[in-house]
Amino acid sequence: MNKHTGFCSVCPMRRFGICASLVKSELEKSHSGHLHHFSIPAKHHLFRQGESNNGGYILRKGWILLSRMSKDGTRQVFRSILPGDFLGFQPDLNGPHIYSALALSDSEICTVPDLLEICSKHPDLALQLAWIGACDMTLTETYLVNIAHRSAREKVAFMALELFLRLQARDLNRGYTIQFPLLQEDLADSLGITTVHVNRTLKSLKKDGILKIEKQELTILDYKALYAMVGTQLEPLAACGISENGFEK
Amino acid sequence: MNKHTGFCSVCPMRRFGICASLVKSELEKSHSGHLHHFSIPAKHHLFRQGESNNGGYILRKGWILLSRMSKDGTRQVFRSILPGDFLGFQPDLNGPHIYSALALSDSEICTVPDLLEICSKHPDLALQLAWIGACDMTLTETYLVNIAHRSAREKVAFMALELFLRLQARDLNRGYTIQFPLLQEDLADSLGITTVHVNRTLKSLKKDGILKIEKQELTILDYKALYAMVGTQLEPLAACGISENGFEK
DNA sequence: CGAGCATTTGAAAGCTGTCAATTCCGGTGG
DNA sequence: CCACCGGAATTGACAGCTTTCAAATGCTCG
Repeated sequence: MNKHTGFCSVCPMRRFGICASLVKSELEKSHSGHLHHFSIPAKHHLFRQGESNNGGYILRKGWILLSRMSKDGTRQVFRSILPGDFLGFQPDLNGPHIYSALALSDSEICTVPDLLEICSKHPDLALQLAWIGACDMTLTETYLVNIAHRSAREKVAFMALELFLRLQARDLNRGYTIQFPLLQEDLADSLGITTVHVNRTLKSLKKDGILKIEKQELTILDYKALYAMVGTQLEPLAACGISENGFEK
Repeated sequence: MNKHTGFCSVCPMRRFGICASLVKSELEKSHSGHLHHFSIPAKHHLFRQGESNNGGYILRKGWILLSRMSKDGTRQVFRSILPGDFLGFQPDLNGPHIYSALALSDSEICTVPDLLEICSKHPDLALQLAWIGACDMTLTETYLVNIAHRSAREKVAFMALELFLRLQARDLNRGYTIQFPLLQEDLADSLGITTVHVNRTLKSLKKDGILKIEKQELTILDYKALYAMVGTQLEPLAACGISENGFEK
């Protein structure tokens, strides 16, 4: 890990997520004007399931996958961490991590030390933490709903739209295209289908002109059709800042 | 809804979950010594998706299912609320409910008014709220992991063990038996499989002497075998007070 | 006893997984 | 610049789990 320092004031993510609250609070002043941050290269773990917990993190740049390993060696991805997202809060703050965090692309990460101490000094942050938790919860519930009872085609479509909208909310899209560092295997482990079937499904969605994934980029070819397929599932996330804006349905 | 009042001091759930914190705080005194509570009969909704939010609730007695409706009419259950559990916190506290809460059996519910106001007066509660959220999150993630990539047999086994352990942690079991008001249809909508297949799976699990569901009761016939099948998946929940205690593996 | 809901059962179709083998592609070394 | 290499993406054939569609049976309550 390459440690260095920088200032929140120039962070492109300062307007989003918990950063906005942190910056507004006294935290900056009490911590020399910025959070410490460091970077990790693609394919490296921020932490692994079982390692001791070191407090909270904010992703400044990059893409991180949260996953658990099953006893049988199966990996289950349950959330993507995108720039501006917070991670690291769990029931037992002093216990080991209950999941792994893997960087898919070169990432920059800010550290939020002493979560409990900060919350006691800044009560607003505890509520902010609860709010972030509620948003993450809503997202995870939405995944549950869409993975439990839908076809492979709908699962893939859902995940594509969800990630697109989350990135769009942070101005990290380029029209209908987003950077997409996930392998087909990552999609498979996220959606609970096999790599082979992900491949077939993507081929079908591309043939039908819905979306395509090429060279680490995902492009939505027919937003209207995609939204018609899985869009309403994402409406509960509107309160979390995830919703379409500026694009016709 | 049959409104009446009662005292937290005699509530069987006062030792569990958020109640413990509420009771410890000044809340009781500032609200005439108790939370208001009321009861709703089985098969009635505490609230429905879309209705306006009225703050938080604690289930004192009964069983509540949280679910969302898909556009195509499919119901997706994503969590069971058991006695002592808190519900009602969501990203947009003033917006409409983003899911429905249905009582499966006659239930008693305590109201927690003015969530934000209470948190501002009792900062500990905000953190408690965040902690509860983290526990619910871990549970939902565990569901995601177990529903995405496992066979119907494992899904049913997982849900049975999860509910058993949660009830056991509250002393609501009778040996290896728990009250179980879920219909096979509720199991189906929770696990993302069809009612027909739930039925076949239950038949198989009973034939193999693992577990059985009869007359609104679930009995674990071979705890060791059940735990071997899905037990390790539940380990992350230990920090939330959900783990085996007093039973041999 | 009848009605309505819930559970059970059977047969056939369909989606998804499994197992291999092949092709594609980016990075490396000669 | 080209051959080589290893990871990732594709493709095919077939088995298997789960769904679908009906129909029958069981159960509870008025």
